[in-house]
Amino acid sequence: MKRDSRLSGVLHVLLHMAEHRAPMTSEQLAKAMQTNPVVIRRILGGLRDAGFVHSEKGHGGGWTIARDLAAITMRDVYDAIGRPKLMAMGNRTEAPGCLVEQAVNAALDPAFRDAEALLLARFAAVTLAELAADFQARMAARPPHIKDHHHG
Amino acid sequence: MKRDSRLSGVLHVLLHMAEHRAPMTSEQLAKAMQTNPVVIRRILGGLRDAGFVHSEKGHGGGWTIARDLAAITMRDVYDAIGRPKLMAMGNRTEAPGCLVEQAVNAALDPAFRDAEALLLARFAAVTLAELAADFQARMAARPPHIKDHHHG
DNA sequence: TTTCATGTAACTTTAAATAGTGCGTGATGA
DNA sequence: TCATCACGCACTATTTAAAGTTACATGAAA
Repeated sequence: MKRDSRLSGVLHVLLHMAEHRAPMTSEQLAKAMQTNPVVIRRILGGLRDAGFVHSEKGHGGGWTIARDLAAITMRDVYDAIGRPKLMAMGNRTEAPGCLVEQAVNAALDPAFRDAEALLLARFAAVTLAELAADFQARMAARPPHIKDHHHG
Repeated sequence: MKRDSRLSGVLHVLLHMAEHRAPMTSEQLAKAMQTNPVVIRRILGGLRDAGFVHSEKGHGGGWTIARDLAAITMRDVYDAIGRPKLMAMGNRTEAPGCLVEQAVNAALDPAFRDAEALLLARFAAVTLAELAADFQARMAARPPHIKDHHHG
């Protein structure tokens, strides 16, 4: 299994956009994330459709955040990127005819459902504004001669 | 990402063994699970090392359960198969230098940790004896003219 | 009208789980 | 003894989904 890092990735991108108070191009964001511009456009596509970010073509174009950061939760972002799977395990077969399988699924399913519900509730409890504030705090805690937060 | 179904699978196998009160060969179990005998041996290997099942070579050999079903929890089984990943998502990078990434990870990590803890607690609360009882209840609830629970 | 930037589709690459093959080892029993 | 059975293990192959890449169309700005 390759681990899905879209949620982590898009949150990262959004915070970078929030720092940079002007439109950022896919290329700039891709450089910061060490990935490909198309990956950025894909990942931000869902957020555009959901109205969280805005994109502009042509000169001076790029991506901007379309809402107050305090009005966007991690849950919103998760939903906007298409609610990817949260759990790494699943049932061997859905809708099994085998009664043994049914008994196993009946034991596992509610546990997974509750864990997912917990996770989503946690996501809903954190806004991007809080993430940005945490980032600012980390900046402030840094040795004073370091002036920026660029990547290697 | 391919979804891990080892836990579901091994629970299934164990219940089948519990039903059948004589050694079952990898081949028999593989037929019931519609998979390959080697897959069964692999999946049961960890449980043998943990002392939950016993394997015997040669004529009349095969797999047997080595403990009281009431003394084995789903958590024990999860541990015995090597504690596979529970969460389908991860951080883009561990140990990031980027402060933005650090802020994102700091928000996501505790949520994932808590969800995993919840899941493991749920696993620990269910014994194989309970699963077997649930299976028996399902058998009893079936139309009476159906005499076995074999697979297609 | 040239340049820049997104939008999107198609394709390739990569990582991880799962499946399968072949052969070695040990136990049974004729 | 020796043929057969069943597990043990190393190795390879397949499959699936994410991530990356290429190519080109569209539309905005200079």
